[in-house]
Amino acid sequence: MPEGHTIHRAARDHERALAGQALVVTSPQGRFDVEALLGSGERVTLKRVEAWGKHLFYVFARGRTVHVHLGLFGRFHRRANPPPPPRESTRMRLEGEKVTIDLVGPTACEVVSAKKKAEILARIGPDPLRDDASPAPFYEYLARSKTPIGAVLLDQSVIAGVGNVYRAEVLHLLKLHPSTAANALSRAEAKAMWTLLVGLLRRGVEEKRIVTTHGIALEVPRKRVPRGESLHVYGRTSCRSCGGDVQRFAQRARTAHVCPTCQPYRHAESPRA
DNA sequence: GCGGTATGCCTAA
DNA sequence: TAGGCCTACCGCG
Repeated sequence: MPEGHTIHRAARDHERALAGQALVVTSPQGRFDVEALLGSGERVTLKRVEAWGKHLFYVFARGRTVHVHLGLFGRFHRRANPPPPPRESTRMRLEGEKVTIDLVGPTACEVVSAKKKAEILARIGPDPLRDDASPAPFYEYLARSKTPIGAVLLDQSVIAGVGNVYRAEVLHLLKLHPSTAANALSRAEAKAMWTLLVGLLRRGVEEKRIVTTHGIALEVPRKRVPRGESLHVYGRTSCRSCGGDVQRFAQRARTAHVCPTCQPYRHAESPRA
Protein backbone atom coordinates (compact mmCIF):
# COMPACT_ATOMS: atom_id res chain seq x y z
CA MET A 1 0.00 0.00 0.00
CA PRO A 2 2.68 2.52 0.76
CA GLU A 3 2.90 5.06 -2.03
CA GLY A 4 2.41 8.75 -1.30
CA HIS A 5 -1.38 8.53 -0.98
CA THR A 6 -1.05 6.01 1.88
CA ILE A 7 1.34 8.29 3.73
CA HIS A 8 -0.79 11.40 3.38
CA ARG A 9 -3.90 9.53 4.40
CA ALA A 10 -2.13 8.21 7.49
CA ALA A 11 -1.00 11.73 8.38
CA ARG A 12 -4.53 13.04 8.13
CA ASP A 13 -6.13 10.15 10.00
CA HIS A 14 -3.56 10.03 12.76
CA GLU A 15 -3.61 13.78 13.29
CA ARG A 16 -7.39 13.79 13.56
CA ALA A 17 -7.41 10.84 15.92
CA LEU A 18 -4.51 11.76 18.17
CA ALA A 19 -3.38 15.41 17.90
CA GLY A 20 -3.67 17.42 21.09
CA GLN A 21 -3.65 14.29 23.22
CA ALA A 22 -1.01 13.09 25.64
CA LEU A 23 -0.08 9.71 24.16
CA VAL A 24 1.25 6.60 25.77
CA VAL A 25 4.05 5.49 23.47
CA THR A 26 5.50 1.99 23.59
CA SER A 27 7.59 -0.33 21.45
CA PRO A 28 6.42 -3.91 22.05
CA GLN A 29 9.12 -5.12 19.68
CA GLY A 30 11.71 -2.99 21.46
CA ARG A 31 13.37 -1.60 18.34
CA PHE A 32 12.01 1.92 18.68
CA ASP A 33 13.81 4.09 21.21
CA VAL A 34 10.84 5.19 23.28
CA GLU A 35 13.05 6.85 25.86
CA ALA A 36 14.46 9.20 23.23
CA LEU A 37 10.91 10.46 22.73
CA LEU A 38 9.50 10.35 26.24
CA GLY A 39 12.59 11.11 28.27
CA SER A 40 11.66 10.33 31.83
CA GLY A 41 7.97 11.15 31.26
CA GLU A 42 5.18 8.67 30.78
CA ARG A 43 3.31 10.49 28.06
CA VAL A 44 3.99 13.06 25.37
CA THR A 45 1.56 15.32 23.54
CA LEU A 46 1.25 14.97 19.77
CA LYS A 47 0.95 18.33 18.03
CA ARG A 48 0.60 17.39 14.37
CA VAL A 49 1.53 14.85 11.69
CA GLU A 50 3.24 15.91 8.47
CA ALA A 51 3.57 13.97 5.21
CA TRP A 52 6.29 14.70 2.65
CA GLY A 53 6.42 12.23 -0.21
CA LYS A 54 6.72 8.82 1.46
CA HIS A 55 7.99 10.27 4.75
CA LEU A 56 5.94 10.91 7.88
CA PHE A 57 6.86 13.20 10.76
CA TYR A 58 5.04 12.99 14.07
CA VAL A 59 5.67 16.34 15.74
CA PHE A 60 5.40 16.18 19.52
CA ALA A 61 5.63 18.73 22.29
CA ARG A 62 9.06 19.59 23.69
CA GLY A 63 10.51 19.72 20.17
CA ARG A 64 10.54 15.96 19.69
CA THR A 65 9.84 14.53 16.25
CA VAL A 66 9.49 10.92 15.12
CA HIS A 67 10.34 10.10 11.52
CA VAL A 68 8.55 7.12 9.97
CA HIS A 69 9.15 5.54 6.57
CA LEU A 70 7.08 2.46 5.78
CA GLY A 71 9.37 1.03 3.14
CA LEU A 72 7.88 -1.87 1.26
CA PHE A 73 6.44 -3.78 4.21
CA GLY A 74 5.46 -1.21 6.77
CA ARG A 75 1.83 -0.90 7.83
CA PHE A 76 -0.36 0.85 10.34
CA HIS A 77 -3.17 -0.79 12.24
CA ARG A 78 -5.82 1.34 13.88
CA ARG A 79 -7.58 -0.03 16.96
CA ALA A 80 -10.45 1.28 19.03
CA ASN A 81 -9.59 1.60 22.69
CA PRO A 82 -9.08 -0.42 24.71
CA PRO A 83 -6.70 -1.94 22.16
CA PRO A 84 -5.92 -5.64 21.94
CA PRO A 85 -2.48 -6.72 23.10
CA PRO A 86 0.08 -5.73 20.45
CA ARG A 87 1.70 -8.23 18.17
CA GLU A 88 5.30 -8.96 19.01
CA SER A 89 6.34 -7.32 15.75
CA THR A 90 4.79 -3.96 16.64
CA ARG A 91 7.54 -1.37 16.34
CA MET A 92 5.63 1.56 17.81
CA ARG A 93 2.27 1.87 19.54
CA LEU A 94 0.63 5.28 19.94
CA GLU A 95 -2.18 5.07 22.45
CA GLY A 96 -4.57 8.02 22.59
CA GLU A 97 -7.86 8.65 24.34
CA LYS A 98 -10.09 6.71 21.99
CA VAL A 99 -7.77 5.29 19.35
CA THR A 100 -4.53 3.33 19.26
CA ILE A 101 -2.24 3.24 16.24
CA ASP A 102 0.17 0.32 15.81
CA LEU A 103 3.11 0.50 13.41
CA VAL A 104 4.54 -2.73 12.02
CA GLY A 105 7.47 -3.41 9.71
CA PRO A 106 8.70 0.10 8.86
CA THR A 107 12.06 0.83 7.29
CA ALA A 108 12.48 3.80 9.62
CA CYS A 109 10.96 4.74 12.95
CA GLU A 110 13.26 7.06 14.85
CA VAL A 111 13.40 10.25 16.85
CA VAL A 112 15.05 12.87 14.66
CA SER A 113 16.60 16.26 15.30
CA ALA A 114 15.47 19.35 13.41
CA LYS A 115 18.70 19.08 11.45
CA LYS A 116 18.04 15.47 10.46
CA LYS A 117 14.51 16.30 9.42
CA ALA A 118 15.79 19.15 7.26
CA GLU A 119 18.30 16.79 5.64
CA ILE A 120 15.55 14.33 4.76
CA LEU A 121 13.39 17.06 3.26
CA ALA A 122 16.35 18.49 1.36
CA ARG A 123 16.85 15.28 -0.58
CA ILE A 124 13.29 14.81 -1.81
CA GLY A 125 11.69 16.58 -4.72
CA PRO A 126 8.31 18.29 -4.89
CA ASP A 127 5.35 16.24 -3.65
CA PRO A 128 2.23 16.55 -5.82
CA LEU A 129 0.06 16.02 -2.75
CA ARG A 130 1.34 19.11 -0.98
CA ASP A 131 -0.35 22.42 -1.66
CA ASP A 132 2.97 24.18 -1.15
CA ALA A 133 4.76 22.08 -3.79
CA SER A 134 6.35 23.77 -6.78
CA PRO A 135 6.63 21.54 -9.87
CA ALA A 136 9.25 23.80 -11.48
CA PRO A 137 12.26 21.65 -10.47
CA PHE A 138 10.45 18.59 -11.81
CA TYR A 139 9.87 20.27 -15.17
CA GLU A 140 13.47 21.43 -15.32
CA TYR A 141 14.80 17.97 -14.57
CA LEU A 142 12.68 16.42 -17.31
CA ALA A 143 13.79 19.00 -19.83
CA ARG A 144 17.50 18.34 -19.35
CA SER A 145 17.62 14.61 -18.54
CA LYS A 146 17.95 11.66 -20.89
CA THR A 147 17.02 9.28 -18.09
CA PRO A 148 14.07 7.06 -19.00
CA ILE A 149 10.88 8.64 -17.75
CA GLY A 150 9.92 5.46 -15.89
CA ALA A 151 13.12 5.69 -13.86
CA VAL A 152 12.64 9.40 -13.22
CA LEU A 153 9.20 8.84 -11.71
CA LEU A 154 10.66 6.51 -9.08
CA ASP A 155 13.45 8.92 -8.18
CA GLN A 156 12.23 10.53 -4.97
CA SER A 157 14.72 13.35 -5.32
CA VAL A 158 12.99 14.46 -8.52
CA ILE A 159 9.36 13.92 -7.56
CA ALA A 160 8.29 12.60 -4.17
CA GLY A 161 5.54 10.13 -3.40
CA VAL A 162 5.19 8.30 -6.72
CA GLY A 163 5.73 4.54 -6.49
CA ASN A 164 5.65 1.60 -8.84
CA VAL A 165 1.87 1.51 -9.32
CA TYR A 166 1.45 5.21 -10.05
CA ARG A 167 4.48 5.06 -12.33
CA ALA A 168 2.90 2.36 -14.46
CA GLU A 169 -0.51 3.95 -14.50
CA VAL A 170 0.42 7.56 -15.21
CA LEU A 171 2.65 6.50 -18.09
CA HIS A 172 -0.16 4.44 -19.54
CA LEU A 173 -2.66 7.28 -19.23
CA LEU A 174 -0.23 9.62 -21.02
CA LYS A 175 0.63 6.97 -23.65
CA LEU A 176 4.31 7.07 -22.80
CA HIS A 177 6.63 4.07 -22.82
CA PRO A 178 8.69 3.93 -19.60
CA SER A 179 11.92 3.82 -21.62
CA THR A 180 11.21 7.11 -23.35
CA ALA A 181 13.87 9.67 -22.46
CA ALA A 182 12.61 12.35 -20.09
CA ASN A 183 13.72 15.13 -22.42
CA ALA A 184 11.63 13.67 -25.24
CA LEU A 185 8.56 14.95 -23.39
CA SER A 186 7.23 18.35 -24.33
CA ARG A 187 6.68 21.00 -21.69
CA ALA A 188 2.94 20.49 -22.12
CA GLU A 189 3.35 16.77 -21.48
CA ALA A 190 5.40 17.44 -18.38
CA LYS A 191 2.71 19.75 -17.05
CA ALA A 192 0.00 17.24 -17.90
CA MET A 193 1.96 14.58 -16.01
CA TRP A 194 2.17 16.70 -12.85
CA THR A 195 -1.51 17.65 -13.02
CA LEU A 196 -2.50 14.04 -13.57
CA LEU A 197 -0.40 12.89 -10.63
CA VAL A 198 -1.98 15.51 -8.38
CA GLY A 199 -5.42 14.22 -9.32
CA LEU A 200 -4.58 10.53 -9.07
CA LEU A 201 -2.76 10.86 -5.76
CA ARG A 202 -5.55 12.95 -4.23
CA ARG A 203 -8.03 10.37 -5.32
CA GLY A 204 -5.84 7.70 -3.75
CA VAL A 205 -5.91 9.60 -0.45
CA GLU A 206 -9.72 9.79 -0.52
CA GLU A 207 -10.33 6.20 -1.58
CA LYS A 208 -7.46 4.72 0.44
CA ARG A 209 -6.33 2.80 -2.61
CA ILE A 210 -4.98 3.48 -6.07
CA VAL A 211 -7.68 3.94 -8.69
CA THR A 212 -6.75 5.27 -12.11
CA THR A 213 -9.84 4.25 -14.07
CA HIS A 214 -13.33 5.79 -14.34
CA GLY A 215 -12.01 9.35 -14.44
CA ILE A 216 -10.32 11.31 -11.72
CA ALA A 217 -12.79 14.10 -10.91
CA LEU A 218 -13.02 14.15 -7.14
CA GLU A 219 -16.07 16.33 -6.84
CA VAL A 220 -18.26 13.88 -8.74
CA PRO A 221 -19.65 11.14 -6.53
CA ARG A 222 -18.58 7.82 -7.92
CA LYS A 223 -19.62 4.29 -7.35
CA ARG A 224 -16.90 2.17 -5.86
CA VAL A 225 -14.74 0.79 -8.63
CA PRO A 226 -14.77 -3.02 -8.47
CA ARG A 227 -11.61 -4.89 -7.71
CA GLY A 228 -9.76 -5.76 -10.89
CA GLU A 229 -11.05 -2.63 -12.65
CA SER A 230 -9.08 -0.02 -10.78
CA LEU A 231 -5.88 -0.11 -12.85
CA HIS A 232 -4.93 -0.15 -16.54
CA VAL A 233 -1.68 -2.10 -16.65
CA TYR A 234 -0.09 -2.55 -13.22
CA GLY A 235 -0.24 -6.15 -12.07
CA ARG A 236 -2.28 -7.16 -15.10
CA THR A 237 -1.51 -9.58 -17.89
CA SER A 238 -3.71 -7.76 -20.40
CA CYS A 239 -4.17 -4.05 -20.97
CA ARG A 240 -7.49 -2.78 -19.69
CA SER A 241 -7.73 -0.35 -22.62
CA CYS A 242 -6.89 -2.46 -25.66
CA GLY A 243 -6.75 -6.02 -24.34
CA GLY A 244 -3.20 -6.55 -25.59
CA ASP A 245 -0.50 -8.27 -23.59
CA VAL A 246 1.13 -6.26 -20.83
CA GLN A 247 4.91 -6.51 -20.93
CA ARG A 248 7.05 -6.49 -17.81
CA PHE A 249 10.69 -5.57 -17.47
CA ALA A 250 13.01 -4.42 -14.73
CA GLN A 251 13.59 -0.70 -14.58
CA ARG A 252 15.41 0.89 -11.68
CA ALA A 253 15.30 -2.49 -9.93
CA ARG A 254 11.50 -2.55 -10.06
CA THR A 255 9.09 -4.28 -12.40
CA ALA A 256 7.77 -1.87 -14.99
CA HIS A 257 4.43 -2.68 -16.61
CA VAL A 258 3.71 -1.43 -20.11
CA CYS A 259 1.26 -1.95 -22.93
CA PRO A 260 3.43 -1.53 -26.04
CA THR A 261 0.36 -0.88 -28.17
CA CYS A 262 -0.99 1.99 -26.10
CA GLN A 263 2.46 3.19 -25.07
CA PRO A 264 4.76 3.09 -28.11
CA TYR A 265 8.38 3.90 -27.50
CA ARG A 266 9.29 7.36 -28.72
CA HIS A 267 12.80 7.96 -29.96
CA ALA A 268 14.46 11.08 -28.65
CA GLU A 269 16.46 13.34 -30.93
CA SER A 270 19.64 12.31 -29.19
CA PRO A 271 20.46 8.61 -28.70
CA ARG A 272 19.26 6.94 -25.56
CA ALA A 273 21.84 6.69 -22.79
C1' DG B 1 3.99 -25.43 6.12
C1' DC B 2 6.75 -23.57 2.21
C1' DG B 3 8.20 -20.63 -1.29
C1' DG B 4 7.43 -16.73 -3.98
C1' DT B 5 6.02 -12.10 -4.20
C1' DA B 6 5.09 -7.16 -2.90
C1' DT B 7 2.85 -0.41 -3.79
C1' DG B 8 10.75 0.90 -1.00
C1' DC B 9 15.19 2.12 -0.52
C1' DC B 10 19.87 1.83 1.36
C1' DT B 11 24.68 0.16 0.96
C1' DA B 12 28.62 -2.40 -0.77
C1' DA B 13 31.13 -3.60 -4.74
C1' DT C 1 23.79 -4.73 -10.02
C1' DA C 2 23.09 -7.65 -6.03
C1' DG C 3 21.94 -8.19 -1.49
C1' DG C 4 19.77 -6.89 2.75
C1' DC C 5 16.22 -5.15 5.55
C1' DC C 6 11.50 -6.81 7.33
C1' DT C 7 6.30 -8.25 7.35
C1' DA C 8 2.09 -10.20 5.34
C1' DC C 9 -0.31 -12.69 2.06
C1' DC C 10 -1.35 -16.06 -1.41
C1' DG C 11 -1.12 -20.25 -4.03
C1' DC C 12 0.31 -24.70 -3.70
C1' DG C 13 0.32 -29.22 -1.77
